[in-house]
Amino acid sequence: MTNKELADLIFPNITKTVEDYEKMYPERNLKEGAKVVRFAPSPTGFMHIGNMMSAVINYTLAKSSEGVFFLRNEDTDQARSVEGAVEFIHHILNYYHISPDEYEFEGKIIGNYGPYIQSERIEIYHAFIKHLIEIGRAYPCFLTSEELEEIREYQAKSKKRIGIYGRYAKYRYTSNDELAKKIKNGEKYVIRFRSEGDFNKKFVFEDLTQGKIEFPENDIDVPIMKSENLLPTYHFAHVVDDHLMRTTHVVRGNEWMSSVPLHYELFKAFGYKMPKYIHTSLILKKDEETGAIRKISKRKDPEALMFYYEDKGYPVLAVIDAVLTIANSNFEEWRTNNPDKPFYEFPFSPKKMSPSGALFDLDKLDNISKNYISKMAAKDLYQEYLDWALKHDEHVANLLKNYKEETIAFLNIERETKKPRKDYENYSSIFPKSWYMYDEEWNKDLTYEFGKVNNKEEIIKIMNEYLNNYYDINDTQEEWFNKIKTLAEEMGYASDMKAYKENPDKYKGNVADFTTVMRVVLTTKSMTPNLYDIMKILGKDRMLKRLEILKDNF
RNA sequence: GGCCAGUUGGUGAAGUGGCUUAACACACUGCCCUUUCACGGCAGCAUUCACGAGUUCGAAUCUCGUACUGGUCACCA
Repeated sequence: MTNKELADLIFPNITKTVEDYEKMYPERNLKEGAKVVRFAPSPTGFMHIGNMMSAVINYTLAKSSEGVFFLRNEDTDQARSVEGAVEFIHHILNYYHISPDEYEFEGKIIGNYGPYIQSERIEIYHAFIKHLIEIGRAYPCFLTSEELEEIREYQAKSKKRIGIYGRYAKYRYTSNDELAKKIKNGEKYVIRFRSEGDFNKKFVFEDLTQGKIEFPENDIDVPIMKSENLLPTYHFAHVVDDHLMRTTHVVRGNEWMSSVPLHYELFKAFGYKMPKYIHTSLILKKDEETGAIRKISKRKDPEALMFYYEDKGYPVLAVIDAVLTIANSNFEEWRTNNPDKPFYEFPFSPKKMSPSGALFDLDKLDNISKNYISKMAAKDLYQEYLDWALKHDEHVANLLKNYKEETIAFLNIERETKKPRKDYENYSSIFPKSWYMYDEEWNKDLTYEFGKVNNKEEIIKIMNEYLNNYYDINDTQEEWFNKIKTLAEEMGYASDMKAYKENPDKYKGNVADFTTVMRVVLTTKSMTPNLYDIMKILGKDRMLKRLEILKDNF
């Protein structure tokens, strides 16, 4: 029996050839240097920070070269597929405004190189496998999982290399007639690639991130089609899809590095040019309990999954900047020099990626985010904050709607200056630092953070005196502060810090202690933005009301 | 165990043979400014680049060895 006959026996209904597909998906007509990249997650889990990094890098590469960024759904492992994972990927890409140019979703195919879902490409893979069988580079293998296990055990025990190669690849030496007989008997099989590599020979491969690497050639007859669902394995799908979709640059995790010899041989078997590879390093994490450095874990580290950043309310662009900072450390410098440019204009350089894994640093994200939020106009911040609250905190959303102008005024305190305040790292951290601006929030158990002056009579006396005889909402900040100093002095507090420091025993306290009293009565907190502005937003009546609340709660 | 890679402060890192008594950013600490906080200013934070040997007038930078860390060795991607 010829190879051709064997191929027809296995794939009787496949009529299209490799050449047919070659014509259906011609070279893309793009300008010189344009990069065709893809984000190709498998929906076996929810999108995590590592995926995000890959997506952002891909997007940047495509945009900056006027290329194409497409999304491919690698769903060949249907047993492990997770409900909602695909939807979440689309959601995240939209949410972060890094949408692909070509994709397939909810029955719609956008782009000429689809289908973009691997399970829908099964006929294409079969045509390519059929071709390999015809030219003698693939064969059905009937090794059972027990036999496989036996081989592995034997190899491990006798310290041989593990895998199906050489004489362990039993069915590569079986005649086509016998193979055909087994197939007709209905025996289960996988299709294996017939490797021609020599483990003792080396080849040099250039990775754009890791540089030149020398590998032994692949000599393992790896499965390219699974027995159960007849779908290809990752390795085979990668070669077929990225060739047909005309991918120029493959961005993928470092865990694929050691498969390069295999992919190299697979591409060669078809006579195709290999795409360029950017193997990105893993995102690591220091385990808080053990102190050990390990791969970031979806289980232990909430920040591993992309839900986290949305729930916490980190600004979209802050997250992207943080991701790019990990990817390319010179991004930060570029960002300081180009504060207003879109992130994808950054000249991303695979070479500058660290070859070893980077620890994901939430402190750094917080810092980037604080800077970012501090530069937003108050009304824009209000809008983003509201949008976040609408989805994540109904109570806060209602307050924001009812106190729109006040909230904007509060958020604007010390904002429109050259060096604005950096209070908030995300939207969820605003409310715990601003709840006291909303009267409704004063109906709960209160903890007043009084400091040095914490005597009830004294506090009430200060407040009464100040609110009734001194406060005027129309005062400038300077007038406001002068009045406070006058009253402080009158009541036995030093208005001049130097005088106080020289002779502290002469006074009940200083003007800082004095304003702290007012601050705490009005906000319960000892640390707030500028008191003058807060008072102006509250107005005299509400301040008096808070004094009454204090009396009941002290 | 085989193969591949990595190892510069608490973190991300710059650095590709002399300009490095190791940049920058984050975090942290102290002081100053100051109505608190924040901002800002100043100062501190690796006498040294995992370790050992070698090449060299000279090494974080090149070579070799050792140790450690990570990846991979599935009909998972």
